[in-house]
Amino acid sequence: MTRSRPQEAAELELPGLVRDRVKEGKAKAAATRARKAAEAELAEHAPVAQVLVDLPLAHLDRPFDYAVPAVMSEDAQPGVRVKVRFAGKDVDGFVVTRAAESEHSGRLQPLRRVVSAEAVLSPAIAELSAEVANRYAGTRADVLRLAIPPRHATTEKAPSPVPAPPGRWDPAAGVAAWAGHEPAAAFLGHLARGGVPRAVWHAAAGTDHPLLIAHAVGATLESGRGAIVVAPDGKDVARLDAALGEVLGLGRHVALTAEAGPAARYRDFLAVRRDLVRVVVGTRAAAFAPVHELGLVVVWDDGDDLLSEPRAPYPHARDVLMLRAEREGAAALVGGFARTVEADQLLRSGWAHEIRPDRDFARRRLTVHIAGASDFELERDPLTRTSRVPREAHEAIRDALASGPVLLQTPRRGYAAALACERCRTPARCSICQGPLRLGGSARPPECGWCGHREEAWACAVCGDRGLRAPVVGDARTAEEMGRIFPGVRVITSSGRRVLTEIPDRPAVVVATPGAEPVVEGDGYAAVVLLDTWLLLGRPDLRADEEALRRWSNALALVRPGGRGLVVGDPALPVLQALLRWDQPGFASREAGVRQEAHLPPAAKLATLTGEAGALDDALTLLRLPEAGEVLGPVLLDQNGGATEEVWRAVVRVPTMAGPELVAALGEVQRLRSARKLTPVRVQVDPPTL
DNA sequence: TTAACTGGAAAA
DNA sequence: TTTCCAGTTAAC
Repeated sequence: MTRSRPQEAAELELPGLVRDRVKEGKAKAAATRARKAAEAELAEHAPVAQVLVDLPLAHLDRPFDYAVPAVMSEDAQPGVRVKVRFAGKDVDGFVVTRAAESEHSGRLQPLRRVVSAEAVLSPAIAELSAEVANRYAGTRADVLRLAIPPRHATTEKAPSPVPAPPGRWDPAAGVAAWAGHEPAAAFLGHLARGGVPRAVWHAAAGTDHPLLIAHAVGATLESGRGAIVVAPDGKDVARLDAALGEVLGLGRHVALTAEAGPAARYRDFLAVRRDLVRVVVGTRAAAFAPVHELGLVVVWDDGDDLLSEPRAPYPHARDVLMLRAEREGAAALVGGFARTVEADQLLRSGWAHEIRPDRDFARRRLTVHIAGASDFELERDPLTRTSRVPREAHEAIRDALASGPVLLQTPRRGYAAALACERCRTPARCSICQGPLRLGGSARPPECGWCGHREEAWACAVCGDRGLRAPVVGDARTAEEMGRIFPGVRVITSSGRRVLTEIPDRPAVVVATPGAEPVVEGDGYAAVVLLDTWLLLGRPDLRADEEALRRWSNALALVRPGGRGLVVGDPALPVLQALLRWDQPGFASREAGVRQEAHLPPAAKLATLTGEAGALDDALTLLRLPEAGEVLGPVLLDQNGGATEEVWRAVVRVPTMAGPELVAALGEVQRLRSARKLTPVRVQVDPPTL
């Protein structure tokens, strides 16, 4: 865009306001003319840009050709953000390729503007976006929105930091950190030599996993390649961040989290894209980081549902990383104290090898006892009448307090107690509206939490018993109880909004809800106690047991080497047995068998379709379901506060072999519906829960 | 937003 | 059969 100098000089001679007005008008006209002229003259080389346009329409999910004006030719390189005219509107897009000619028969619109010459979309991520979109029956535009953070112009213009000089990684320290886990030394060696090993890793309790992961990354850097580490939440990422700083030296990695804010997020993204750093640690979005020379992908605690993206097309970070490992020829490490059936599947199929602690090592790290809280003992132990902590647990806590902090994990927080039948533990429901019953004030009958009805003569609908119990006591009550029982001992709570990350290594009782357990500075807890284990079980969820085991394992893993674990629950339960033997892999493999019989993932491919009744029905009619496929439902979803339209959900299921076929058919439905402008239906492939 | 396309009605 | 028009559709 150029304006001639003599013209400007002439305008300067006109008086004040008038001059400005005239200048403005003339400038506008001149600008338009200049733009037209500039657009008319096309780039000499490759005058066609293929652009991925950011549209919400599934049937337009492909590159469109635009003419490249000569003045933009230099900047309009593959990967840059552009503005283009599409159906009369200015929309954003990314240039994916430049070409000499177009397949399109009509006249090409010119690019409106190159937003910035920064090639934010790397070729690898451009290809990945197509694969992820395919796998989840979604669109590339949606995937790119997850993969590329919004632009922050000031950050982009700021000078780049100077890259850190290459450090050296100490293989001996790496092997020492991984001691007890086999065959970790071979895995590290393979990484350092540029190999692409793939492993599913079960960590021993008390393992400082951030340190071990940092060493795996160190080994990868040693081979000249980069790495991505993804963990469920900011707390995990902070620990990994610190460990990476220690092992790799400063300035060799970045931490990508949503908490950091848009400027920091874009700055770190650019540092990665510009190849100033090759190591990224972060939450689920980091799985898309455009790391150059990707050599290793790591996902920690892949059973945490935070790793599955809540925005379309709902990809799971583990799956994105495994796809990348395959596409980009990188090594992979799927680690945790627990194990998912998906990780088990990676082993079963031979895609990955196993790394696990040897038996003696695991046993020396942690001894678990199950405190008999069978119904019989609960009744006999007088302490349990007023508390849920059996005598055996009190003794264990007292002993452990002599040498360090003790962690009590208790499900859910607060006082608010829904009631259940004392005998069979069926939740107590209001006889009028089926709402949950709560304790009314002192000496009053229980009340309904929804309609307030006072239940004068409640009797259990299942067993007829008239006794009520408060199953959810919560952390506040537990903390209070601990204060009473152990006077003079510091009681710390961590839950809900007040989550502690770290506590000092001094005797204290720490009461925390699952996922909110603070880490101990130094070695770990002297003992970890899991209360009310039965509360996490028996939920009507597909993954209830798996999820409970994961949460317990993560808490028990915080013991110091040689520490004690105490589990209050029914010792006959297989989940608790798995904890006792620290055999989460065995549990996952058994669970996989159960899933196989029940035709559930990973033995089957599942997808859900959600939407209003009519649209959902219509979508199911359009769906060309593969042979042997079935539709379950649709069922009405409960709507909390539902002023809006009813929402229904159907589940479609096919044998795993027909998975790709199903996903293709779902994609087809989405394209068809978008082309016909029908009400959208949400499609979720491999939903994390049902 | 808008050019191109569709199909149906009127004119011949 | 041709022409005209209005509503629809695709979209570079």
